[in-house]
Amino acid sequence: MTDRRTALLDAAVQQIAAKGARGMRVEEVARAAGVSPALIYHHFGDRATLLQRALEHIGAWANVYTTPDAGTGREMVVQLLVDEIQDDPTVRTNSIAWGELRNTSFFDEALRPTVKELTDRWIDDVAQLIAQGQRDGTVADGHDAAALGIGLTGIVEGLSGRWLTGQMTTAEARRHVAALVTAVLDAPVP
Amino acid sequence: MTDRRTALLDAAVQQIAAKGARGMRVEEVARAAGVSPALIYHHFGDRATLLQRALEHIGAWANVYTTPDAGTGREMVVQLLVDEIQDDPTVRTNSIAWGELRNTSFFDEALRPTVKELTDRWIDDVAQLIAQGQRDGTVADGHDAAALGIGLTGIVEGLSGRWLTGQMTTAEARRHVAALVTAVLDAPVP
DNA sequence: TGACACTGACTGAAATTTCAGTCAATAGTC
DNA sequence: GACTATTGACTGAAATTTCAGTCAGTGTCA
Repeated sequence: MTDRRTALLDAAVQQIAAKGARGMRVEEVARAAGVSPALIYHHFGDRATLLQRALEHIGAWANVYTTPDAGTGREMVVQLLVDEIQDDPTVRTNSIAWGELRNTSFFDEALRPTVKELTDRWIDDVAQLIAQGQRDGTVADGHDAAALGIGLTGIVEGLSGRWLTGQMTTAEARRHVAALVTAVLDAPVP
Repeated sequence: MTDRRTALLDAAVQQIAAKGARGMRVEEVARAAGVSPALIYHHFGDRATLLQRALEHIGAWANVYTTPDAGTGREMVVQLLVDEIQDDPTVRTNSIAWGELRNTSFFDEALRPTVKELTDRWIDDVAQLIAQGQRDGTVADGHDAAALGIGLTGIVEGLSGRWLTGQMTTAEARRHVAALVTAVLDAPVP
């Protein structure tokens, strides 16, 4: 991928985070990247493709906030999930853009496969760490790692929404996520 | 508020649920209400105001699916939360509209008070039921009812997003919510 | 010289917004 | 209890704005 294309995608993500996926204007993206609108058509063909690529571009960034590679499985799960919520502007921007794209896919079925793929990857990361926790004895064996992956990431998405709407501070949101994740992991196996 | 205005707002909410806030077209709203587009301008001045009023109007629809009034506190909490996810078209419509409202408030601060007020009401309903559960002995005393209200409703919002994007079926979503809520309620108190 | 990145000027369609004017109901006046 | 004045709901048609998308052409570099 050329520099230009990446710059355009960065600009698109910024616009999405600022105005929403539907609010993204190709002219605005072009202006933000300092190029002409026509260039976007040259590179991406149409607006829908730009949107799609921007979504995938978020995926390329997502979940790399932390590379937890030390500690028990449980510690890494908690850290990975809690770190989805941070004051860092990049994390915030991506989080908004991601929420927006997820939401837009309520109405635009074309986006769903990509949303699903990225979600599944995240769920899988979490499930892997849970399995690791089960191996190192920090997560109870009886738990269904896959189901927990779905549930715990869902929790983060829910709380993340509260955070982004200003209903809770970063610290509060992180605390709630940590508490809920811990509670679920510590709950008696079904 | 006159009948007409209410009818227009109802039509707008329906459109929002069907096409998203950005996808709401004043001509469509007018058509759905059986009036001319110009009437909308007569009543609301411009599209932005209509949108604003319609989003505020969503509150008039929300959270009236179930009035659990029988059973233990715990049973009622679980039922209230699980019933946010149902195949019933009204429930689905409301859920989408609510998601739109929340999401739109990422970008429009003016909506945040409305979002917060409605969320707080819901959280409070849940907290009340948890407190009741603590009185009737079905929820451990050590839990912080207010914090649990925030957490459990957050869980539902997160899973609800997965459901609305078609990432899981109604049955799966309900099962996940039930499992997570139960797990959190059954977890050892902090 | 050929392929590619890139631009400015433009188009067409869709959507919002304006506006002049109709109609029915209500209130005030003699 | 007819008569006008006033108001608010409402419409049809047209003006305006907003955008995605196109195209012919320029620069550049290998």
